[in-house]
Amino acid sequence: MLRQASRARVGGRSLFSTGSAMDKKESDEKLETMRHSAAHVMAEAVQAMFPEAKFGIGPTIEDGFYYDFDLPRTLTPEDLPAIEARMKESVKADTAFTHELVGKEEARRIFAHQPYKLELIDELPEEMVTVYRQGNFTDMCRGPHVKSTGEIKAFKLMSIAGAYWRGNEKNPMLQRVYGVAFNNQKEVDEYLARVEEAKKRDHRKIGKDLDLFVFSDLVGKGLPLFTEKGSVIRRELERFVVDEEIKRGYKHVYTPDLANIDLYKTSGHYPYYKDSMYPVMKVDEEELMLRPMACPHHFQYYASKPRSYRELPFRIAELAKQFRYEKSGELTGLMRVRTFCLADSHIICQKEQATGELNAVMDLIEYVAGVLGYKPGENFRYRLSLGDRKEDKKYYKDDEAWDIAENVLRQVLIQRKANFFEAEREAAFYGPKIDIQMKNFAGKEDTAFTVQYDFVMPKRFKLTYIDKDGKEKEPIVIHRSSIGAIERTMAFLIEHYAGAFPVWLSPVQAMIIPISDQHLDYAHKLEADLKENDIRVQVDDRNERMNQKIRDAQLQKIPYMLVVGDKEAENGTVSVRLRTGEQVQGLPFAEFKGKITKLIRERASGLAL
RNA sequence: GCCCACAUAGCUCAGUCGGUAGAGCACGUUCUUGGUAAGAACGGGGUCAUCAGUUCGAAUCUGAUUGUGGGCUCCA
Repeated sequence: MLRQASRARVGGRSLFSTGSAMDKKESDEKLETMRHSAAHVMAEAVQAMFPEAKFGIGPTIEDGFYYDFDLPRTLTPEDLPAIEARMKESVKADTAFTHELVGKEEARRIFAHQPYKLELIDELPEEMVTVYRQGNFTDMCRGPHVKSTGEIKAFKLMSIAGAYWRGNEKNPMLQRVYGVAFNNQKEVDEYLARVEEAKKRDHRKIGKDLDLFVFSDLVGKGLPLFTEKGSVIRRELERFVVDEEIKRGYKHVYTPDLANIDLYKTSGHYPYYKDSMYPVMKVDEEELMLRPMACPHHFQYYASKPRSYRELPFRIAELAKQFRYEKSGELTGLMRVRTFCLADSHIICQKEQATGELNAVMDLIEYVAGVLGYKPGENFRYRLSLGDRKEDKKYYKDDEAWDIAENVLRQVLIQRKANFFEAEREAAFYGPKIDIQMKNFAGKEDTAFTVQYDFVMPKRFKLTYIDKDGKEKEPIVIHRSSIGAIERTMAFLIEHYAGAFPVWLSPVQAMIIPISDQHLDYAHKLEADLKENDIRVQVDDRNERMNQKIRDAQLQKIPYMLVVGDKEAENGTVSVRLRTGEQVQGLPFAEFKGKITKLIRERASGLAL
C-alpha cells in the first residue's frame, strides 16, 4: 500500500482547502487515519466473504477511501449492504489495530498468497516493512491507523467500479469499492445531501431541462447538437471572446478543419497521438484527416512568407473546430466530446518577448474568467504542468530548453502572485504549460484554459524571423486558449450558474406575460420594440393563467418577467418580476429597456434594475 | 477501450408470477380572462433502445449490438 497509497492520497486531497489552522490540520489527519482504517475494515469484511480474495491497495481519497480486490466473482451493488453490515460488526467488536516491523523475507511469507502484495514488497526500497493487523485481516501498510476499529465513526459504501491494477490498462482489472467516512452520521448525511445537490447542477441534466443541447445516436456519441437556446449561449461566448481578442491585438483567422496527414507528421503530433486521431481519408493521391489540433495550420499561415522581427509577436487566433477520437468510455456530456471548438491561439514571438506575452495572456484569461463569474482560488486554480527529463519518449529531448521554459512560466506565476501548484509529467510533448483547473460541482477537476510554452514546433516547421541584424532567428510559440473549448466552457458555466445565466448569456432575456389576452396587443408592441433593440424577448401568449406563465418562466430561469395588464398598458409601464423573486411595479417601459440594455452591454453578473 | 449497472410516451417514472402497457408533467381542443411559482374538462401520443433466441405467448427470461451512467485508462 505504501507508495501508491501516499500518491493516491495526495491526488485525492481536497482541491481548494484553504484551512491552515493547526487544529484543523490535526483533525484532518485524524479523519484521514480513520478513513484509512475503514479501508482495512472493509478489506476484512471482503476477506470474510471471499476467503480466496486477493488484495490490491486501499488508500484514502477525498471524503473517503477505496480498496481494490481480485475476487472469484464480480460484486454487484446488492453486495454492498452485506459488506457494510460486516464492517459494522467489526466496528462494534472494537478490535485493536496492531503493527510490527518485519523483514522483507518475513513479509513475503506472510503474504505468500497475495501476488499483488508480493509485487509491492519486491519494489520497496526499504529493508523492513510495517504490517498491520486487525481481527483476521493482515495488511502491509505504512499506517498510521486508529487504535481500534471502534474509532471508526460513520461510513457508507458508495459504489463498485473496475480499476486496473496500479492504474495500468495492461494489468488485470480489479474490483474497487468506494466508501466515504466522516466523524459522525450527520456529516455522512450532509455529504450525501451535497452529492444530491451536485446532481441537480449537472450540466447534462440542466442541458436537458433548459433545452440547451441534445445527442442523437444516429449522429454519433460525443457529438453534441446545440439547440436554438444553447446556440445563443455559444454565440454570445464566441462573439465576446473574438471581439476581446481582436481588441488585444490578435489576428483572427479561419483555417480548414482538415488537412493532409503530412502536416501532422511534420509537427510531430502524429506518432504521439495517432490513436486519438480520426483515420485517414484517401482522396485521389492525398491522405487527409480531420484536424485534432490547429497549431500546424497556424504555423503554415506564419510560414507563408518571410517575417520580420517587426511583425512579432505574431498572434494568430481562431475559433478552431477540432476532432479527437476519444475512447468511448471517456465521453461525458459537453465536458468531453469528440468534436469541439477551441478558442485557440498561437503567439509566435522572440524568446525575450515570452514573459511579456505570457503576462498579457494571463491578463486576458483572468479577464475572461472574471466576466464568466469565476473567482480564482474558489472556482479555479493554476497548475504548472511540468515535463520529465527522464522520459524522452513522452517529452521532446532538450533538457536545457525544458529548464528555461519551465522557469519562465514559474516566474510569471510567482510575479503575478498566482495561487498555483506544480504537477510533474503533465506537460505537452513540446513544452510545459500553465493549466487553469476548474472544479465542477461533482468535485472533479478539469482543465478549462491552458497556456503552453513551445520550443519544439518552430524547429519542426522551420519557423524563423529576420532580426534587426539581418540574421534569421528562431522564435518560440505560446499556445493558449482564452476561453477554452466552447463545449467544455458551456458545461462549466451551466454548472456554475445552475442554469441561471447572467442576462447577456440568457437564451431568453425577458418573457412578457400578458395578464389576459386583452393585453396581447400591448405585449406584442413591447416585444417588437425590445427585439428592435437586440433584446431576446418572447410573449407568453398561451391560453394559461398568469400564475402558470410565471411558474414556467421561473423554471426556465428567465431573468426578467414583464407582467402587463390594464395598468401597464394605460401608463406605458411594465411590472417586472426578477428571477430572484424581487418585483419592480410600474416601471416605465423606456426605463426598463435602458437598464436591461446597459446590463447586457456590460455583461453584468447581477440582475438588479 | 476495460469493469459494473442501466435503457418503458417529449420529460420524470410505475408496471406483481411471462398473458402484447399506465401515471404526472409537457402537447392539442374547449371552457375559463385570471395581478406575481401549477384553473378545469376532454383528447392525441409508445414496434417497451435494436436484433436474435427460449416459449402457445416476452416490456418481463437468455445472448449479441447500440446508447447512457459510475469508475479505470486517456485527455495535444
